Amino acid sequence: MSHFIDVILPLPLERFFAYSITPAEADYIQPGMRVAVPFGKSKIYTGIVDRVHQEEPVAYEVRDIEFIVDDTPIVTQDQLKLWRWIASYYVCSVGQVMRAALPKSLMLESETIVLKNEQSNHDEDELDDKEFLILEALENRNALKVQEVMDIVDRKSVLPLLRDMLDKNYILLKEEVYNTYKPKLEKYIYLHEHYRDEERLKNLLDDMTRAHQQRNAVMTLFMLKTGNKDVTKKALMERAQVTSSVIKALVDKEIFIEVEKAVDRVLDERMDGEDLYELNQDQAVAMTQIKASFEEDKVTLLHGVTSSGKTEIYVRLIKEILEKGKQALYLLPEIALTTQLIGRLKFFFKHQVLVFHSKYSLNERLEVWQHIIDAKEPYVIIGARSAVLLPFQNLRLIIVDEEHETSFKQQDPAPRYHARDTAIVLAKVKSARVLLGSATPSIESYYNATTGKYSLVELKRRFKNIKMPEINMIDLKVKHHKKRMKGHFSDTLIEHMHEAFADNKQVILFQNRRGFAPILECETCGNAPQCPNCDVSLTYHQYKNQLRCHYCGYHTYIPKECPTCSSTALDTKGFGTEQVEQEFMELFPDHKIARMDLDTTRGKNSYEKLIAKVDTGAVDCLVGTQMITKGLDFRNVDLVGVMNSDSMLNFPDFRSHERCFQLLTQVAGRAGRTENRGKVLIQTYNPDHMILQQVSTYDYSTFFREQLEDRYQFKYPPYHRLIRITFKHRDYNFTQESAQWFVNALNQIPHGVQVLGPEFPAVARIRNKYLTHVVVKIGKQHEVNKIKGYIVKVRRSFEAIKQYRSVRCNVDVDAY
DNA sequence: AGCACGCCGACT
DNA sequence: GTCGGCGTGCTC
Repeated sequence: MSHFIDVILPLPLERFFAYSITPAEADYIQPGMRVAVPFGKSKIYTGIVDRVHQEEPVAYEVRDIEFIVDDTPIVTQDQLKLWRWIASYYVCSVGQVMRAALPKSLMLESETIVLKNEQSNHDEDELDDKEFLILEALENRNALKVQEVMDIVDRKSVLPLLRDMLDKNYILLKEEVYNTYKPKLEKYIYLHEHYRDEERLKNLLDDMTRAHQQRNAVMTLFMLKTGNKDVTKKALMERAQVTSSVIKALVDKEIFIEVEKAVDRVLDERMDGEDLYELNQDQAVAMTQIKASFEEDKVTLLHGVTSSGKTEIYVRLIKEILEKGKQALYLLPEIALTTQLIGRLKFFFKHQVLVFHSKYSLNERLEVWQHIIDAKEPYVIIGARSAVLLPFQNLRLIIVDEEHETSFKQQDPAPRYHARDTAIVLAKVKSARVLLGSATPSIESYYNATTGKYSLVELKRRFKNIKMPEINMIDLKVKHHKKRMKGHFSDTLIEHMHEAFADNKQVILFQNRRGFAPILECETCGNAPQCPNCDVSLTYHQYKNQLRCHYCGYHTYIPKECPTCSSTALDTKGFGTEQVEQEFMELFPDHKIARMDLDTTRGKNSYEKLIAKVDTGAVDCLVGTQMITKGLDFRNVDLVGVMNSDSMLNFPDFRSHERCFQLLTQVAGRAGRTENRGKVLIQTYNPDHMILQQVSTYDYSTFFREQLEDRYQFKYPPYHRLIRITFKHRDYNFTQESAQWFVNALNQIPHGVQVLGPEFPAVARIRNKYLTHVVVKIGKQHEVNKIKGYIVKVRRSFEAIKQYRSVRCNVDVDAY
């Protein structure tokens, strides 16, 4: 009897791929293991075994697998179940989910290696230039990568050339699969056995009268060793204040022994901790309610105002899970994964904290994966969106903090999944509980809580009964009219900032736009430099003296004169964080400011460094984009200034009001986190705008009611589901035309749902590709799965049309 | 997706 | 002529 396996490959193809295996392999292989398989003409891919079976495929010749990678599954059955759910709900292939779920270092891919054919006895004369160059290079180095060959001959396509040389027996080609994982090694120093004897050690030290440094090193090692802990070379050098050459000399003299050991990258930071403090009355009540809701097996939404002590509750819940020896998952938006919060959790849970973070190296992520699947200890896993895809064992609790955050929804590439919604499905698979937390719940979640689908728990007061910050509007129309503005600062804001500084307090300024100004405009002809690749104006970055495109990263230097009319009267329109920073320095020359936005937080630790600057009081003021709204907990901030709230209100998007409310409430929450009541000043041209009124009175329920009405009226979530289909192509008309074909095809199926578009988005061209959107609105009366089925069907026929092959077509379910 | 193969226009 | 661009077919 022949045996076969179905393999999931990291490709956007709906089909699975079958390979043949030997009976011995069939005994050994389990679903969830990795196998290396040949694919296409030359490639070797890593795939995950989905199924072991004996159904021989008839339509094609089955190939053998290359080798089995693992001895136990690295993907759990529950994960495969979740992958399948994601693939079907978000309309993508399981392979795409696999690609998002597995750390890159688990997915080995082959690389073609060029080797010299020793058997070849060619004549120098028969070689052409390129062949000569390659063979010459192979004389010096045994093997070449394809990329290196490309560099040598300075050509892009070298594979035909290499194949030709292979035919002539000049070279050999080999597909090599690399295991990129390298354990982190640390050097440890031990005293040679010979000197473990006290007498001999004493003699040794007596003999070392001339080698002070070495003597010092031996003594220090002896001292450090008293704790019976292994001593690293690094620690020894540091403590003894000696260089590595001193240690090396001792190793050479066989007094020291140096041993290299693999150390754990992710579990080595143990911290000392204290016990939790008592929950206050409100928190205790909330805690009881949450537990009661968990008993009912319901998703629970914790709506707690900023600084109400939600984290304390999370910590309690996690603690209970860990004590039972189970796993807990704590999901956060990427941006809130700061050392501030992680430090706090490590303080409570020590080595039981595992952090899964995109800024961590591939190897670190792989180690987290291994720890979770081995489950030798109970762990709490902290991570952003993709952490929901980890190989949990006995997971009992999922906390989704800042539940409303849009970054939980993956935009591109597929799978375009929402981590909150996926977490709820994961919890169902695992019989775990889900707690959603936010000071500003999303309309969807709050709606679910009011309809009884979720249960609702509220924390209406701040921790220690500190008052919510007082929020006031500053009418920029009036201030401009009365000439009370200095740059983008109103006199009221300046005054309050002076007061705060006089009080030794810090100030946060919020401007949701980076760079200096979004537009550079010629005053004479009105021309503004555009990105050559995208349909947007270039943003003026004064700090780097550049014009930059925020969509494709294009940058150029700032023109001295207008490229169209040569006028030198160039002016900026609008303003960003850089300009606020500069104006601050002019207005408050005696105070220091730091800027936090995408541009200043690129480096690995730059974010942490900035936070430390504020924490230690090295700066008096922090200006930033929405980055400053999450997860920051500064004790000494009394005043928050919103430079301009209008751009957020005028966004053409059904979620813009919701987002504005959330953003402003969250920044406001940064003010006055200790005794003093904080103050928030919002500068705006529309002080009477409903959203601003609702923000300033902390009136979530009115905000919710009004938004819900709008959503109902205009057929948006939570009443209607949105599926957005995006078409991408380098030709403007063709993009629209192909999308129109799709709409027509969709409308030929009787389904009764609303199909809108195709319509070009606000930025219709990005990286030289035009985009157009088709939106399908699905009401409660329709069967979503059926409609999705139609969309998949239409897409399949769309992709079968040769003409449309070059058009990218993406489906985004529950689009944001 | 990623790659090979084949056809075509643009150049050392 | 040769190189690279791009359309098309295919992957167990």
